[in-house]
Amino acid sequence: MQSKGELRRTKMLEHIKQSGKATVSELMDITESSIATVRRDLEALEQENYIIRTIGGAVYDEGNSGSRSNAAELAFADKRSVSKEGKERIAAAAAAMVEEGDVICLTGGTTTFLIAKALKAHQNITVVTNAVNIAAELFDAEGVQVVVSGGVMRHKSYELIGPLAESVIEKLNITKMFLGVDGVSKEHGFTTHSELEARIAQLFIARSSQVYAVYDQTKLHKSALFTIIPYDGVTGVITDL
Amino acid sequence: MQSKGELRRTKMLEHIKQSGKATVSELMDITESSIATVRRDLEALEQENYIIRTIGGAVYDEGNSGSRSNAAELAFADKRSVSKEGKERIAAAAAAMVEEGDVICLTGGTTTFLIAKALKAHQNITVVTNAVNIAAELFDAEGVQVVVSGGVMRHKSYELIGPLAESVIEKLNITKMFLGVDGVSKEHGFTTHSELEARIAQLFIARSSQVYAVYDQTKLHKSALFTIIPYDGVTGVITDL
DNA sequence: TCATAATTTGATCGATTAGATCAAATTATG
DNA sequence: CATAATTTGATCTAATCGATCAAATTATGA
Repeated sequence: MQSKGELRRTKMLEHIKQSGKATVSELMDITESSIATVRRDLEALEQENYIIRTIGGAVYDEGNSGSRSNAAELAFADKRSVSKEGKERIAAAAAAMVEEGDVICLTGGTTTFLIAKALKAHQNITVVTNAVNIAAELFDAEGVQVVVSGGVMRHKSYELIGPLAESVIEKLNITKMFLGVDGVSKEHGFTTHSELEARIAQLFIARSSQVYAVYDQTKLHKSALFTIIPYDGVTGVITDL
Repeated sequence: MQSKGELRRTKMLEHIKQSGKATVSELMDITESSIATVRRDLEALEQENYIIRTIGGAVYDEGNSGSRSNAAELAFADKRSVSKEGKERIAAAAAAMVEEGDVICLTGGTTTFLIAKALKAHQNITVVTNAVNIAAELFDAEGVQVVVSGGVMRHKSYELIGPLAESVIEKLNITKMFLGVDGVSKEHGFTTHSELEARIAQLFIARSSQVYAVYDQTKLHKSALFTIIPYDGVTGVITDL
């Protein structure tokens, strides 16, 4: 069944879709609710990529129905209503562990991408990554030196792999690594679907003083094909509840 | 001729179009102007239906490519589409030169970015680049293998530079290179503002069988500080008019 | 070339909007 | 029906926006 809140958000979305846009006060009238509720609903709808919030309201986001031109977001466009809040809390927690002078390593993935966003305001740190979308996201972060491993890009994952990447990684010294994974289990440890990505991750791990696995609850008690590192091989984990 | 303000707005629009969105502070950095000017420019661009202003910035408005309304807008729209058409014609011409099996090199820049877009439909080619935005753009081009030089990213230009990049480039063999430049003159050859980018470009050139300089007319008869290669050092040039 | 007018820019102000917090109200659950 | 969890709305603070005006820049014509 559809809850009261969902009903209200559906109503809002219908209106925004029909008119192309809507103001906050319009939506307050239509739904007969307070400004705070409308704002919360708009925030939720924006999170799920249905709308784009504007200054006094919102517009309908057409780009998301078919193909989106913005490459950086395309990978995540389909993941509507995936538990983003959890991931953002994880990202915030990871970012809070980063200190001035740190050399951070971020492998590819949605969670690590959010960590990168959370690190944009940091000063005097270095971020090493093999994911081009993470690098692109940090292009205007003045306080963050961005180092990219070279390599061949895996289609639709943004991750650089192969011997070129490996030869670069060997030269780096990393203080803290945040490892994104596809599966977590006591038995198989931290796992991923791609053998080549597993290999790159292992090389990064070998160059890192501390390694923290980051994952949300949807990954727990699952195993992907390739083990990156055993369960007790990491310095710690960062996850939600 | 294009006024200073128009130039700035074009620059903003290109950035917003490439990234899909932009924050006000990002645009302040890029254009090196005050928050008031950025807001005025965004207001103008929104009036002309190029963008939609959001809370701290703007997103590109895809919906409106077709119809525009009043005459004042048309003047600006025409200018833009002319200069842009020029770059797109250059990009199309470059893409037409690419054959199956080629290993293409693209340095950073707006024109080379457009070449990358034009290459997305190609089959069985390799694109080597030191620009992370070009790599990100090709993330879903199935027929294109993407190789990224590693290195340290220059803020606000997406280009990877430094010893790491150099050590990777040394290992590559490129059939055709498309060289984006900041200035072209008989006397100083092909030039760029950044010494480090010039150096990277020279290394790519050393590994390329053919080198084509790509530039639009705004670059002609100008010289930037650092010469990449003399005027007669390239295989050919691709330009408009 | 120079003086003047027109335009553009950037700083500062108040106004508006957004975000965070918390108690009250509502809804779900056993 | 009692309790816990969630949602809602009010209040406050912070961020962003829009308007104004003086300074700087650019265009214009003698």
